[in-house]
Amino acid sequence: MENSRTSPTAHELRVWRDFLETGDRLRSLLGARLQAESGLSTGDYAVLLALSEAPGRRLRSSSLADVIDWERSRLSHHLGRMESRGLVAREASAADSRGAEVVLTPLGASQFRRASASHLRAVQELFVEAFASDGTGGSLREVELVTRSLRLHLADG
Amino acid sequence: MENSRTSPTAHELRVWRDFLETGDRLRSLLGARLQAESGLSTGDYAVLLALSEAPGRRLRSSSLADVIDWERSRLSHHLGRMESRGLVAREASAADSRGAEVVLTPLGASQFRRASASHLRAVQELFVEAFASDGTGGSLREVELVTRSLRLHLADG
DNA sequence: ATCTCCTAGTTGACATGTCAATCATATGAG
DNA sequence: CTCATATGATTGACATGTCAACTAGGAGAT
Repeated sequence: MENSRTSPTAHELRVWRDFLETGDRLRSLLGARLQAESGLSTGDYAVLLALSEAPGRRLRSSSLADVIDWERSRLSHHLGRMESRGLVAREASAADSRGAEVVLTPLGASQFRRASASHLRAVQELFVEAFASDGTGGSLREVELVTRSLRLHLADG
Repeated sequence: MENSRTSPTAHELRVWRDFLETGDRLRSLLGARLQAESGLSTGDYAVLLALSEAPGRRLRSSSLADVIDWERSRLSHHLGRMESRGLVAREASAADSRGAEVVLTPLGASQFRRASASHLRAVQELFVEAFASDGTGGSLREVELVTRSLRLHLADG
């Protein structure tokens, strides 16, 4: 079998563009709903989610950056904005006086809880239910397979 | 069958998060490559692609916005930046003097051709080849099914 | 201690995205 | 024709993201 072409075929390219556009559309719908129903951006949500799952609802700034896979400067800017809205607070680290600990404030926690309920509903409606129908389209199992192939492929290359 | 839950199960949520993260990762890798190999952002690429596929390599500004699904103000800002780099030009429309036509410049066309070759290679390597392997993971056919389910689901809801 | 190098985090400049307001030009009702 | 309104596009203010430079504090060698 001679394969390993250097460019996609027209069909592969169409699949790619559809995949890309559909993903964009899904993100944008979910983001808009989140914003409308809770006043939080998807960035805010990612930060609050990571903090709310962390022991003590606090994380070192760089661990937080690792967890949500953001550049540190991006996180720093974003935390500044969130801090000014009272969603998180920054405290000096006891262990390493260079470090900062990011703490979820009560306000942040309560906003996150409200947002979370509505966001999970939206994920259910817009994502999960897309695969719940009859047998004509893809199933959640197929989403898993596709995602896994991609994830593994990107891990090394 | 009682279904129609209001929130995803833990498993569905994991599938969703993986799907989201993997998509982000793929976009970010492709974008970084494009930038490194051609000096164009993915936004630049979308604009140049739409123009290069248009008859006469020109489009009314609002048609262009429709084609690439951008807000008009976003497009306007972006065209300003691209114009100052000499990639596109804006001309008054003959038919409607409110309108502007966006034209691909020779420089824009040549940059796009160079970028396109390398970008297609990247799509092949990072996306298509993820599904070319043995039978353990997802195939391109499954990507199509999954995408189609999502696209149809998002179209009405 | 002091030197060098490493790590944590912030900052500033600038690119990009969104939203609401604006401007100029159509377009249709009278 | 003239007015009210709709449309095409730009603008300005501001949120967000990236990159490179910077500050400050550890950690190891001598």
